[in-house]
Amino acid sequence: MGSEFSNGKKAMEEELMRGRDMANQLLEALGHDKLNTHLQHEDRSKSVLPFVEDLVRKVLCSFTNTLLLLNSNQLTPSLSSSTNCPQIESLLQTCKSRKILNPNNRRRCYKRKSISPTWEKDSSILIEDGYAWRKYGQKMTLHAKYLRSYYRCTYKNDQRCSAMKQVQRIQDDPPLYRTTYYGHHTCRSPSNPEIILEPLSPSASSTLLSFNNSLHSKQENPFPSPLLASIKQEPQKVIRDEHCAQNQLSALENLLLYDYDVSFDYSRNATFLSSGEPVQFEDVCGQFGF
DNA sequence: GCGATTTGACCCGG
DNA sequence: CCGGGTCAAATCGC
Repeated sequence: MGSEFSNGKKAMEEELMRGRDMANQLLEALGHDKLNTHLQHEDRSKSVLPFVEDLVRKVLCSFTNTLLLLNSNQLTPSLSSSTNCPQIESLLQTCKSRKILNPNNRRRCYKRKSISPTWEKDSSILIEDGYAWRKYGQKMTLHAKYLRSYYRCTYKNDQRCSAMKQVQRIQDDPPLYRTTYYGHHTCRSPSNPEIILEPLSPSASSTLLSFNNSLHSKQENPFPSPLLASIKQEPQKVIRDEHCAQNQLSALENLLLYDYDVSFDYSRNATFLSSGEPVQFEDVCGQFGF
């Protein structure tokens, strides 16, 4: 559990570091380019370079702010005790009050999914779909007689697979289960490497569902799986996708969605929208030696 | 011991 | 404010 989180955090951190390094390289390249442009064109007022340079600095700042938040558990002691930056302290305080930073607090903020169901299926039999699911909760809903179970892909953290499903028993006799899928598998199971979802060509999609935002209800399972993997409990179905990457978020996007939105103005202030506290670019970047 | 499940608490969108 | 969705400590089972 904890290691899953730290694995995911590590991956996000690496992704952010990579992005930051690339932004740094871009900034450096811009520096050379600016010099050349300055020598070649006297009229710099028409140049877009200042704007681009500013943009790159903002991208850098965004990466830095996010890294700062990501690493706040380690940074908190030193920052809170010795930082000269009231904005950072305020930011960290906001994080603490929202139970984001303190590892002793039980809760972290999370982004609630807002995507539409990918598809839905009613079934009275147990069908394996070959994917590994991890149950992460169950709930009694208001107008249902039975529990609703919540599953996510076992490889959610390892491979950033965003597939999820809900299974709701809707009838007792004969037993009937409704399975609703959200998102799409991008994982490659170690035991079943062949079942990775491939984007399908239009010609191959005649028997497939079209995955737009509309709900496809009560579809017969068009993809009987050759695999009967060791998946427990609820009935399983198979999904395929014409737009596998459609609902996937990069690590950075996931991170940005996670809790903080960052906006900038042209006076090089970064504002964490959820806290409303302005943060000076230099103050934050200074923490990372920029 | 480790991974999966259970379960009550917490969070957030409507 | 309510109810559905998610988290994470406790527990289970191999």
